[in-house]
This record gives sequence, C-alpha cells and structure tokens, in this order.
Amino acid sequence: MCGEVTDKDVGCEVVVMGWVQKRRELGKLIFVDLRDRTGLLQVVFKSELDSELHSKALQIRNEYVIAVRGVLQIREDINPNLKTGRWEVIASELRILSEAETPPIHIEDDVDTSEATRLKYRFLDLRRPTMQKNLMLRHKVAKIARDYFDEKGFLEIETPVLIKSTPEGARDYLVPSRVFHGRFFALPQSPQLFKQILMVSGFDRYFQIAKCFRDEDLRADRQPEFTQIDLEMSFVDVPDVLTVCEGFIKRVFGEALGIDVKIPFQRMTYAEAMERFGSDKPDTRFGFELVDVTEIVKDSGFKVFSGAIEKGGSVRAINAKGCGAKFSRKEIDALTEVTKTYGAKGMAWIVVEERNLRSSFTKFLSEDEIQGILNKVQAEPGDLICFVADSNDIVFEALGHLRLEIAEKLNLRDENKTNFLWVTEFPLFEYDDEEKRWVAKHHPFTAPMDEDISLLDSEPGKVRAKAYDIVLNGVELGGGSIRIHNQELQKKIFKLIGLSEQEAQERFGFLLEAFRYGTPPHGGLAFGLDRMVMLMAKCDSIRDVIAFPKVQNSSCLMTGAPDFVDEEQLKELHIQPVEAENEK
RNA sequence: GGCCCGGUAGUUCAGCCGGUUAGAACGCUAGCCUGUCACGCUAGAGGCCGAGGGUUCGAGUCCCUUCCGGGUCGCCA
Repeated sequence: MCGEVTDKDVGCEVVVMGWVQKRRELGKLIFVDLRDRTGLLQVVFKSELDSELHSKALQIRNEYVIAVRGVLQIREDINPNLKTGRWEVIASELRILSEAETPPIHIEDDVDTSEATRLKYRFLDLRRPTMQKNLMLRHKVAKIARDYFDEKGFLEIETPVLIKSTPEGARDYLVPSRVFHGRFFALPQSPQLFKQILMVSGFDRYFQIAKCFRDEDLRADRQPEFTQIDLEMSFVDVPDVLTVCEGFIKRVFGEALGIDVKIPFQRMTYAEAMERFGSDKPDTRFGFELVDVTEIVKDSGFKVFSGAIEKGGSVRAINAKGCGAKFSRKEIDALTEVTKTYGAKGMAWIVVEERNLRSSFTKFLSEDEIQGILNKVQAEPGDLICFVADSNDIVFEALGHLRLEIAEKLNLRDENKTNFLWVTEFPLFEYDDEEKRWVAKHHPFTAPMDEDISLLDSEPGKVRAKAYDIVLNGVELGGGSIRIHNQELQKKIFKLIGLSEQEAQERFGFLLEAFRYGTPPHGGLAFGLDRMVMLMAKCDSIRDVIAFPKVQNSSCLMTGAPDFVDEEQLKELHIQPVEAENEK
C-alpha cells in the first residue's frame, strides 16, 4: 500500500490504488499524490515516456479513485516532510476506477471545516488521516481488550439489545412491540442485569464490548449511543476488580501507545476527593487543592461566611498560586461567574501583594481571621485566594470547577500526563430533593460496605458503597461496584429507595428470582470505550473517535435520522402520533 | 427547558456608526509550464448574507420570531 513502500521495493513494478490527494501539473510532467489509509505516495506521469498515458492523466481530479502500475524509484529530489518522500512510482499504466465530484471539504488534517459540514459529509471527513488514525486506534483498543480479558479467563458473551425497561437511571430509548399492542422494549443503558445473571449462571468471568443507549442530552463526552467495555467477575471483592482493570489499562496504554503506566493506581476515597478537589473525578495533574477555612471564620462579622456556616455549610478556599499577579480584575470577575454557574451566590477573593492585600471583603474580617486564613492557605505575595461559602454541595461543586477553570487558563492540564486514579467508597445513596427520597447513586444492586450496613436504618446518607470509579486526568473512564448477592439486603435497599416489593417484583422480578437459586458474590466494572479512545487520541470530543456520531439534538446529520416513517409502519405497531400541543 | 457563542461564495473567514456594484484566502474551471511536493503564472466562474417578519428613503449590518451547529447548567442510577 501507499504508506508501506520501502527501499526493498525500489526497481520493482508495483500497483497502487487509492484516492488522488493532489495533482501537480507541470506541462509535460504530472505529479499525483495518491492516498490510502496507510499514507501518501507520489506518482509521476511523463509525457516523454507515454504521451497517451500523460493525456489520460490530465483527466485526473482530486479524490478520483485510480489504480497505477509502475516502477518504484528513488526520487531526484527527496521530500523530507513526507514519510514516503524518498520514493515515487513512475507510472506505466493508469486506470481511473471512479471519478469524483469536487468534495465540499478538504481532505486534510488541519481541520478548517465546521463540525456540522464534517458530519454531514462524514464519508469524506473519515478519509482524513487523523480520523483514520483515531478509528484504527479504537480498533486496537478493542482488540487488546479481547486479548487481555480472554487471557485472564473472561468469556465474551452478548446480551440482548431489546430488553425490558427498568426504573431508575437515565431515560430509556423505547422500541414498540408489534405483537403486543401498547408494549415496548427498551434499549439497554448497560448490560447490568444480564451480566449479573450470567454470574448466577456460573460464567464467573464475563466481558463484552457493548453498545449502550441513554436518551439524555448530549455533551462533548456523551452520546446517546456509546460503547462500554463491560466486565463482571464472581467470587471477588473490590481489590480483585481493581487489579484486573489496572492490568488492562497498563496493557492498553503500553501496547497501543507505548506509554508505561505505573500500577497500582493511586486510590482515594470519595470523601477525600471531594474534600481536596471538590470533585468525584479529580484531575490530579495540578494542585490548587481546596482548603477548609470554616473554623477560622465561623464567628466572622462577614455575614456571607458566618451565615453559610450557621446553615450547616462551609467556607472553603483555593489558593491560585501566583494568579493574583497574573489575573486582571476582569479575569477575577470571570472566575466569579464560573462559580455562579454551579450555584454559588458569589466568590470572595484576596490578592496577596508584597505589602498589603487587595480584596473584595477583608474589611469585614478581623486581623486574626485574615492572618488565620493566610496561614491556612499558605499565602505568599502574588497569590489569588478564592472563597466560596455555601452548603457543602455547592462549595465543592463551585470550587471543584473553579479549580479546573484556573488550571485551564494557566495551561496546566498537560495532555501528556496520564494520572490514573481510583475513587472508592462512594456514598450508596443520595437524596433526591424533587422526589423527596433516597436514590441509588450508582445503581440499586450496589453493595454497601460491610462496616456501614448497620447505618442503613439510621443514616442512609452516610452509608458507603463498594463502588469505584476509574478517573484519568479528571475524566471518568469507568465505574463499577460489588453487587448485593444477599436477598434480604437487596430487599432492604429497594425499600430504602422507595421501591415497593410489588414494584421490585414487576421491574426486576427475573433478577430477584435468579438470586434465589444460589448467587456467587460478584462485582464488575464498565469502561467508557469512547472516552478512553478520546483521551488516548488526545481529542476534545468523543465524536472524533466515533465513526458516525450524533449531534447535540441526537440527530444524525449524514442520514437525517430520526425521521418520519410510513403510516403503514405505525399502523402495524398501533402507534398514533399525538398532535403537538400548541406552545404559547 | 435555561444561559452563552456562531450561521456571509464549495470551504474558512472579513465586512466599521445602516449608505453605490458584498470582499479575501483556499478550492474550482480554462490556458501556459519537464522535478513539483503550500508548484508557479494568466484569465474566469461562483452569493436567497440560514429563514420569516419589522424599523428605515435605504438592512449582510438595528429589532422581533424561528431554524440550524457548538459549549454549558439542568439531566446523565
């Protein structure tokens, strides 16, 4: 192929086929750069050798598909910018396999085309070398997953895509049943229940590269259909799962990228992650950790602080080292806006200068309080100290994102680092203010930590789960848990999240029944394949590692899906569109 | 559903405080060119200024509505 020629091929007759990247016409001499997925190779047509061939070559335009027979030569002038710049094919025969209209986008790596146009003409966009590289990398990751888990004794087993809708979690995609009027299949949000049943069935190590579907709004790292590397193991506890997964990551990064990842990864409890980074997926590539100054200012005359503390909240700070000298007032105000996005009412700040402080609020504090804060955050001249006072949730959320924003501004999010991290001991439940009930933070089959089981009745919010997430550079790469294999405990959890026995039977009856017949302790994890490849390819969006992604409103710009269907089809399914309500 | 940014030639963009015939680069077409590789030179074609309405003597430009794309909050067990 084009990119695979070597000096050994020099002097040999070769046949190359591909797309015309570029033609350079110099009168009686025509150069054509021929492209396939391995690279570019220059082909030369000389009229002095064959004028008929030369005039045929004049018809060639960009993106024509051609086949060329000729002898490989070392070039007179070597092009050092090209991998194959040493060689060229002196054409002796040309076949135009397919003509091409002028493409609406340039087939080039430096993308200067809007994403909408790229996605509409995805078949052309995918010709670009970076996109080809991304999809080849994705293939490699999938292959390594199969190799690794096979070697570790895992079986790849497919689970159904048309399944029963279950409550909790994301909105389901529904598929109507033709046979049962008014009934629907759901597309799986993950193979969760099936892989647990496979454990009951004795397939003690399962994995699958599984498509999952969630009907929620999109983000740069979220698509309505996405792919998980899903795994489940029997007779294990948390460390067993983490170890297997670390081995996989080491293997993938080593084999696919040549990066030596050190294992085991750092492990951090959820509580510590929140306390230090204000996030359950901390980016540990830089500092700016959160500092709790609640104790220092709890009796302060500054009502914003003392008031928040009175209501059970806290006051925490980030010392943005050196930013006081760097950031303008306008930039600091912009940071304030960032915190407001996450529910903070505002952000207090201090700029530490050589002799004095510039600040939005220190006039409300006593000298002791100011000194106390400066000591606690280890302030030095040039620093910018940012404070948020509110409920803990908001303080963590706001400062957690502020941290990222500051790091982004300072370019500290070094994409060459690979800071892997396990976040463990997630809370089992979180309180849903709207529904006024506890909901499972991970999913309702997650096992509580043994030592916290006694808290289930008294303080459900304090119960920690045997749940864990794997985080890379602040991105959640995957997550999982040890599952409940004790029926009594499972019933209790359902009850706690307000699921009556009857509802539980209706929705998960098959799983509960399966659990009655001998269930091994089990647990597992699912990696987000798209996100993993995105980070490995250093892309900003998973759309760049998915061949045919959807846009923000979940439609496909290339195919035009979703679309209306024939009335016949609807009739057969006994479905009737409801007239859109007039929106006022 | 909320907020922010964007939509002008095939593509990426410029177009000031509203003022003649809407520009540039790349791409495209034709001609010339024997060592190019960001080839070069000459000529040329190409526009519903996202859509609809309004203000105005006059709208790419201002206002309203709407559609489309991106980011983000909510949402995403």
